[in-house]
Amino acid sequence: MEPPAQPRRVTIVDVARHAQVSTTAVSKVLRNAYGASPEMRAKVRRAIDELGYRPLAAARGLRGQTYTIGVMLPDIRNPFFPEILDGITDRLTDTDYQVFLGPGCNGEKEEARVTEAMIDRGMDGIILIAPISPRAHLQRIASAVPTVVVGRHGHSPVYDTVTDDDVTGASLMVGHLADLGHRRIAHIEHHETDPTRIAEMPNAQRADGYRRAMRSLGLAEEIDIVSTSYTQQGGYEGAKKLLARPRRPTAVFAGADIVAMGVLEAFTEAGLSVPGDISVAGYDNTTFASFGPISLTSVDQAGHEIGGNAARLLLERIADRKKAPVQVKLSPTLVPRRTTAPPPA
Amino acid sequence: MEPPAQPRRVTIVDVARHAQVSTTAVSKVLRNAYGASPEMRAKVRRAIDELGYRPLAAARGLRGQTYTIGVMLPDIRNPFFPEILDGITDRLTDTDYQVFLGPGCNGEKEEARVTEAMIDRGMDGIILIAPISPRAHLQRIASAVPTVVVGRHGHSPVYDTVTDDDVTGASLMVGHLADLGHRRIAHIEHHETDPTRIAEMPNAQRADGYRRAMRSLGLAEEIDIVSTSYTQQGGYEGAKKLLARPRRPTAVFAGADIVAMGVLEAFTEAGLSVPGDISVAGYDNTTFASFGPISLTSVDQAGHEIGGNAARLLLERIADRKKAPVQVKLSPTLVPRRTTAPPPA
DNA sequence: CACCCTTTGGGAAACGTTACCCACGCACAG
DNA sequence: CTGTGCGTGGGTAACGTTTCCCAAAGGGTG
Repeated sequence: MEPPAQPRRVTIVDVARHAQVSTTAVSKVLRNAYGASPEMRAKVRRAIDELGYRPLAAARGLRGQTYTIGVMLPDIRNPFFPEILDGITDRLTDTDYQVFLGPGCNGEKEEARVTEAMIDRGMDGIILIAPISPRAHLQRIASAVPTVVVGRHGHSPVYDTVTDDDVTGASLMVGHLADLGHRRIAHIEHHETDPTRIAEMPNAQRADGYRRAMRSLGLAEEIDIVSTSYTQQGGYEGAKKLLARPRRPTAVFAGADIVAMGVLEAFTEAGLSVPGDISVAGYDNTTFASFGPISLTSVDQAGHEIGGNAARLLLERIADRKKAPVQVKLSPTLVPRRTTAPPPA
Repeated sequence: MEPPAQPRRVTIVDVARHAQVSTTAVSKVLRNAYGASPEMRAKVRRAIDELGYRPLAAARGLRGQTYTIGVMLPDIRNPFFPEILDGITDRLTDTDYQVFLGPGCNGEKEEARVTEAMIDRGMDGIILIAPISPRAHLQRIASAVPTVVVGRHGHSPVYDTVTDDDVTGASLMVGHLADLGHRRIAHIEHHETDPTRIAEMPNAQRADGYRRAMRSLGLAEEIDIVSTSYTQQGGYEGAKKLLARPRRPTAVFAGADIVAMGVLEAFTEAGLSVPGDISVAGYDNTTFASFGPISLTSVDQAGHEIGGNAARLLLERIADRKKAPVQVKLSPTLVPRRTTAPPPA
């Protein structure tokens, strides 16, 4: 009766014994901490390699750090988020940190569950992407662990933020459509009632940018907003409503690419040709938008840069939790494609 | 000088003191372990609620479990994977387990990094989705931690697998096209050289299913496979090659929806109408496929069920690491849409 | 030569939780 | 009345790592 037995994991003690030093010494080498001579470092590193030792993050977490960063994504299906994620992982690739994603957060309860789970696992920092939780909850999270909030305007003394200038983005698009000769430019927004969110969420900022741009172009009379939701279904319904208008708009600026997809579907169904009969534009420059046969005019948010900045700020905050919070605001760019053209004569 | 100080986290000791019991008792209640009377449970639970106590997963991991499950996704952009993920999280939603995703694994090195990170964090089990690592590496992972491999054929004594029957799926599609009257049905596959992968990866199985179905329909002469990659670019290039054939196929069966996207793009560019001039079909039934204006005929893999089964098997294996490995094979269904029609007369 | 500082190394106590085992009290059978 | 067994509860030693502190050795300064 001699089972091969679970080969016990090699620990810091094994390394110390093998290198003939103390565990303290090994720990110092692992963390590049002060108090280890070059010879000792070499000796320990050799032992680590020979034994194939890897520190157990869970145990490290009990005293120090877990070298783990959590990222919360509201919707994994939204093709814009992978861009941000790439920016984050690229920035972190040469550090000791490892990123994990908390999935499926499409409501306040789920967000709370995921963020709590991250805190309970001793993660060293977390990045929240477009969270919908109330501000107070975000502050509570941030006071427990270094936090960066992405894609939500309005700042706080306890967390850093990275946003894209949605007002400018919306202006770019309205300007583009106006340049093409459109006057009746409609907008489909995500319906929002909560006052904080109206001030902080990107969707509200886009609608606001649309309004401002229309006014500054002297098109205040033509402002026409439909409130649905940032989903394909929302776009479909919004388009239906716009089609029912006595004076149909000549261009529809959807607040997100996914919404524009629904709009395109409704227009296809109605037998309208895009952009011949009506122009359509989105926001986010997702894979959908760049896909040839669709070729949707959109606004690019530089997701990669957003993610990179978020990761950088988080590392800085982990290094110094007391540092003054920073707000990074990036500028979007217009990506004209084939769904926008001058209005029909 | 009296800073508000980081309010120290509530620990099991605090709960024990507040409820006037031992920490052992609290631990038993937390884990629903044997040896606690109903009164004691009630008392402890009340204390937990009053103090807002949440156990620290990192500390639990040192002795017992971390209640954490890791999921490795090869490509977060592939719209098929969220389906699987939903299946997993739905199955786990009422348990104490929390899922975290390891992002960005598009190579063997990255896969190794992510799986090691999961093991080092003491995760209780991991689900690998369509991993490309060599079989030996998968076995090493599985011997360190309960593992379920999804979307990879061929089984092992140390891990469970969940797959979809890709051979059947390909047959369904070929049958559908043949029923419409097509004979020159081409296939675009993901190029593969590694012999193990040829046997185990879904792409190879699909190509194999295509060949078999063609033969059994008496179309052996018409077998025509282009080897590129499962990307949009791969589909684009594959389509170009097929267009250059002396006798052009009347239908193209792409091994994945994303490939079919590239095919559609190439055909649009070439001025061909789909399905008037040529039929196109994909595989995976992604959001792309179901999107109205595209409406791609595809094969549905029941991603939700795949994920649910994977989670179930993992829980079973966590409960009993010695149990015999299980292979679950699910059946795909055909989803005919508007990109397939009878060949031109 | 005495003193102090710096460098190098290690011993031991945490960190928060669970697993193992033992003690107590009670009911029940012999 | 004495075991025996079960239901209940707790004491304590892990788990693997880091942090705090102290000791010894070496080198410079007065």
